[in-house]
Amino acid sequence: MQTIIETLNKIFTESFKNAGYDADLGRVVVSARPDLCQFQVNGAMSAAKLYRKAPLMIANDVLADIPANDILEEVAVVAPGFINIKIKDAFISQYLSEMAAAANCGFTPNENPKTVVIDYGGPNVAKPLHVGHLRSAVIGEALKRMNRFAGNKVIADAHLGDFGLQMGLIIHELSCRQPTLPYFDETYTGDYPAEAPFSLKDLEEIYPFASAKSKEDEAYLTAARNATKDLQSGRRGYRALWQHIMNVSLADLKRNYSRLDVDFDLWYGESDAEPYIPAMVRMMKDKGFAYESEGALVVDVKENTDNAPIPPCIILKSDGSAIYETTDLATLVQREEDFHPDRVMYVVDKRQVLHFERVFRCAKKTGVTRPETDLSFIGFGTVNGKDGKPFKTRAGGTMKLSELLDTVEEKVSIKGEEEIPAAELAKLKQTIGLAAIKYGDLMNPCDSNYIFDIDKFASFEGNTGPYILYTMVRIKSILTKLAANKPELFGTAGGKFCEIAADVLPQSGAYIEVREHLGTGFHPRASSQQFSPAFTTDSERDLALTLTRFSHTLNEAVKKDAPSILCSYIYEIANKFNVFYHDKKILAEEDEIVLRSLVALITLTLNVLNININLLGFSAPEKM
RNA sequence: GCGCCCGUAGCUCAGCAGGAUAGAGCAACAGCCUUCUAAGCUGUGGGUCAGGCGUUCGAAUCGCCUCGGGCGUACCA
Repeated sequence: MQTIIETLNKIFTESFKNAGYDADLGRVVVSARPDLCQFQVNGAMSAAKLYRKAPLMIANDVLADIPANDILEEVAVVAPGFINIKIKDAFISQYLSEMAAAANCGFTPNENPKTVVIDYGGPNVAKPLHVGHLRSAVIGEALKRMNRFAGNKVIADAHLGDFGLQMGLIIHELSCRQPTLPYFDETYTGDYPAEAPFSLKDLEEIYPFASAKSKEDEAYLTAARNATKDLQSGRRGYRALWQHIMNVSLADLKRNYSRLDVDFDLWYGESDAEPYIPAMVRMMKDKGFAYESEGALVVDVKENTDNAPIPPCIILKSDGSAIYETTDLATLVQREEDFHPDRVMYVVDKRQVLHFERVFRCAKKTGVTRPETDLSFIGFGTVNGKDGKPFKTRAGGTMKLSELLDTVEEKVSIKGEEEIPAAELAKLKQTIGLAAIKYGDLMNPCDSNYIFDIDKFASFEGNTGPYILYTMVRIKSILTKLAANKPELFGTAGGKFCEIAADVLPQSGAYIEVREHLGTGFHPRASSQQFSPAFTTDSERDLALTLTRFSHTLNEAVKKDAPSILCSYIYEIANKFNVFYHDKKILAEEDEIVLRSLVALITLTLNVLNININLLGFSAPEKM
């Protein structure tokens, strides 16, 4: 379905062109002054400069060239050169009817689907997920769903950190604690035990310990580096130990991600890129890109336009082992081979920008990645505590993601909690808590830092995930009551409106009926007919108009990789619905035709909200 | 040192391919529940958009400078 903005754009760019001005100047935007108009065009003022003509004259020229249509209610030229647009209620309601009848509320998927790999999550094996992993998971998941909805072929890859120094640290620390284990005996040739010599709890304690120790004990660090190298070069006992670490850790990671309703198509890690490293390194050497510098094998990635020195990309460390540049590059080799992607998106902490800049340049320069492949760095900001510093527990440690989820769920209180069965209540709290966390994260533009304030999340007032859910529950509640009292309103679907299938919307034509009912034989296609009111209140029109922006807004959000755009949008919808809700008692409506139109409107509202929260990665309960 | 980012209401943040009266939420104050869930709605107060200079008919938005804060800067990820 063509969006209203697209329709208006067509009209105004044509008019600008016909009046002798650049068509682009006719671009229509949503009004910044809803008190004056619904849409506006600002191009006449920019045109003034280009054509050395008064903006008002230009605007009037354009107006004269607008063909007759049944869309525009009022077009006004206002000083210094704004073109203010109001569209006909009939057009809005016609559009809503089509939206309701169409699949996906009228959103048209990409005609030329792209293959997109999204690299997000990035958990390190053997380290519990903490708040820092929250953003990558939550943002990446939303981008995955948005891209998929937009019609792209999306491959989500967790890209586990499973092959770097952290593994060497753990292995070395284990060798200090339990030196007699067969894994450390190089002469051992038998089978290794099937049971891991440690528990998840042990692992979670070992890594921070080893990491801290390596920072003050140089010999220890060297030993860990050697262990990393030995692991990478395939030392048998280390590989066996590594496999244990993976098994124990991965199960826990999967549990955590599933709790966040985040899932990946691939659970690949750095280690999966390992087979691609030797050939890649050879290629880089053969083509003359890689050379030795300070003992390491590097590729220069400087460019003339750089206004700061940029260090070379390290392909192999001086001890010959792989570093994260190596595995990221080799992973690109792998992805090219497996998927031939049009785009690879990295949802990573923005502090890693330089690393990825080097990797991207190196990949392009050496031909690991095709020139036309879009390598995107989607850097996100830090999650800070109330003090503005990176989020910590009260004790000063990092807070585990699972603890954080527990805390938020605990703080959710539900009305009439006592009456709800325990299992149901737990699920409800999980649903609401997850919405609070995800919305609280996604409402911020990805690249900005934000303050994670648990108390604020607990209050659930104002612009929050629970507010959106609450609005949806309100709608469901009205529909439930109507379904019980007046099942005939729901046609063949009976009371099952919540299933949100296209055939559940028999009201798609309801607005037209309303106009015919209230007006004087108005026909939506006949521009000559007198305008008649289709909306019972201004707040209803306002809500309706906001709903028509769905496709346009979603396109923007996908184009800009910005889930926050969807958050602002659904907040606006929810807010406008709530205003309307207070304005108009829907259940009290006696005129059945008007009632049908209201049912159509709120059902559409619910559907649009539902699609959006699903894209954002959370869901709404039936009651709360 | 060099580079990148940030500085907007008491607090947390939007807005930044220049556009009309700079918006939300929280906090404060005043209202709205015998009627669809008050996790809601309405209203009030609160701002030299860090400061300066410049470009422009028009600057929170673009450029330059100053101040203040954060981050990054070859063998961690």
